[in-house]
Amino acid sequence: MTSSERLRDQAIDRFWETVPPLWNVVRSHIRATATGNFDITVEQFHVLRYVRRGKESMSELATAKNISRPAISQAVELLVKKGLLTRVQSTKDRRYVDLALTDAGNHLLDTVFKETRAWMKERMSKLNADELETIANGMEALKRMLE
Amino acid sequence: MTSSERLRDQAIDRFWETVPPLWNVVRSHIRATATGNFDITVEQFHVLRYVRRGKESMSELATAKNISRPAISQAVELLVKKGLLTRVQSTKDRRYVDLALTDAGNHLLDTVFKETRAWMKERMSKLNADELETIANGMEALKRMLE
DNA sequence: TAAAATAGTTTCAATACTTAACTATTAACA
DNA sequence: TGTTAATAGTTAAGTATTGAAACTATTTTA
Repeated sequence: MTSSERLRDQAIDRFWETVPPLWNVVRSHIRATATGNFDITVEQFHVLRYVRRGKESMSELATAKNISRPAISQAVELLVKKGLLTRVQSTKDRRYVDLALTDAGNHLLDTVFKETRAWMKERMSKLNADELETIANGMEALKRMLE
Repeated sequence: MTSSERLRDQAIDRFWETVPPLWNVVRSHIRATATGNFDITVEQFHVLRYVRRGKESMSELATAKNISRPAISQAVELLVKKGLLTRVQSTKDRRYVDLALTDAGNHLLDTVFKETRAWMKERMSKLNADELETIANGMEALKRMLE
């Protein structure tokens, strides 16, 4: 086994020790915030999040979230009913649907983000500057895996 | 805003840019592997994974996964029916249930892990040694957030 | 020993997700 | 240009996920 292979194995091990439990904790925090203050689930929160980040058609959303188009279609349906998203046929290509956040949707995202950010900050308060930089750099490198 | 606060904000931003999309990709890979080769969902895979890592009672599992006990109870029920887990009343304290992987369960996990590891390795092949170390260190630091 | 706490299950209702089959619209091409 | 193929999205049907509330069984506590 080469040194590079060993490093790769190590990175993968650390990934599996860290990301799933961390993601579970984040999910559960968002669940508490989003279902407590608003009538919305974690998955619905993520859909709104992607729309704000510029994923404006159903297929784009489905690809970004790595789930099927029917799944997105149904999630969006619920969010439209809740008054958090608008869904209008595109004028350029009428096969497409343009998604946009309503004021209520924007406000919800603002609130949940603010809350979640405060919570993460509090959790990160025990880390020093070096560790914070290490995290940011690690995330940068990990992101390159996705390209 | 202090320098430390800026670093914290940066770490949080990178986290949100990286982890959710990455986790979506991993989920979708596991979905393909686990539902393709075996009749099992992503969540069920994670339950098996936690049992192998030593979470042997229902409550431990629920806490580790940050979901409710009924949710775990039902997930385990399905896995027992599929012959991947055994569930026996503990002799020490009969309120508890001891969970264990069956041979089939172990084999399934081995296969899915092997496959997923190979897939991650392939994805990481574009990264150099420095980047791999950066990832491992970043994960270590992130993990300290959870303590 | 009675009351409280703990571990787990059942039931119910709402979501989340997939595959298959469908409609509507646009692109390709002979 | 008219037919076919491709693309975007929806609907339908079935299984899985999840939490709250109410329940049983067991152990601890006072």
